[in-house]
Amino acid sequence: MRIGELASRAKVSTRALRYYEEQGILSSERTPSGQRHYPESAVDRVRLIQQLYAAGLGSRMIASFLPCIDAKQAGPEMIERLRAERARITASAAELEEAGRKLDLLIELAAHPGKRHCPASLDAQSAGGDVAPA
Amino acid sequence: MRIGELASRAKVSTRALRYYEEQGILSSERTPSGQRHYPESAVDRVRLIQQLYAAGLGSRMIASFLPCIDAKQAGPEMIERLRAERARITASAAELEEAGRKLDLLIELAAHPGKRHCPASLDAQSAGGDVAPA
DNA sequence: GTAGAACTTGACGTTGACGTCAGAGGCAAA
DNA sequence: TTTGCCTCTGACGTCAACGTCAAGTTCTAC
Repeated sequence: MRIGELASRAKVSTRALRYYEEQGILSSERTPSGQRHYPESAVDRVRLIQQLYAAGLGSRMIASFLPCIDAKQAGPEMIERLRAERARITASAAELEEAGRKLDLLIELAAHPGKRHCPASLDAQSAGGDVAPA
Repeated sequence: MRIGELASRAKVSTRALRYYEEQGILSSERTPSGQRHYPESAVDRVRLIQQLYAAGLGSRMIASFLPCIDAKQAGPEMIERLRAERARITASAAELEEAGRKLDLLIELAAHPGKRHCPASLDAQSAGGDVAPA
């Protein structure tokens, strides 16, 4: 398929697809006239790329990971980087969860004013064990 | 406390603190000579701000939410925006989880080559119900 | 064969959360 | 009073993932 179809099927802009190619994370065949052609699998590939971006990975990191993903193998140094990113994602997910809980609490408080059944605070720490209010 | 102490205690740069003030999400008292002074509570406030940033909220959004957080109340329109952000965070967390699982799978495959006990694929969709390989 | 949609490369613009540098002033200790 | 660190206000720099023109080429449908 050509770039326009891939863009609409993967729900990204054509600009993004060309950018991915620039960054070396998406390849394409070229017709004699220079137009890009993609196989069906490119749709999933683009979605994977989008997901990695959403997980906070940058183009360089993605570019270094994709070959391993395709080959399903990686050297020990690469594995360490994978583990590091995985840890970052885990931490990031925990932060998201907590921010989400705080918003939930606020929504609860704001949507049902007067009902004081939630004694938790909205601010304060997240990993603080220091409890000494007096 | 002055800006330097707050910065080190909240683990952000002084530049960030001044930026927060510019954006109207962190206030300070001023000494006659113009230096900023913060109460103890500013540390938690800054951490809350950091957490909201980490959750993908921008300065404007945070600026609009903080008064509600302080007052523990919000109008119906604001509650809608809170719910919307909460939904965004939930979706974002799900994406993170899935990206994390994919990395886990790759790490597993790469760290223990030859052991083919995980038949799942690394690419492919996340919410696709279309199953028609023929 | 021709209009018009889709494609090409190239290059500058955008946005957000700061980093960084410059020049000037403030403050506590010696 | 001088030393040295802290703070102040601008103001420009940065980086990433694209957006957005511009000007030209190619494909498709009639």
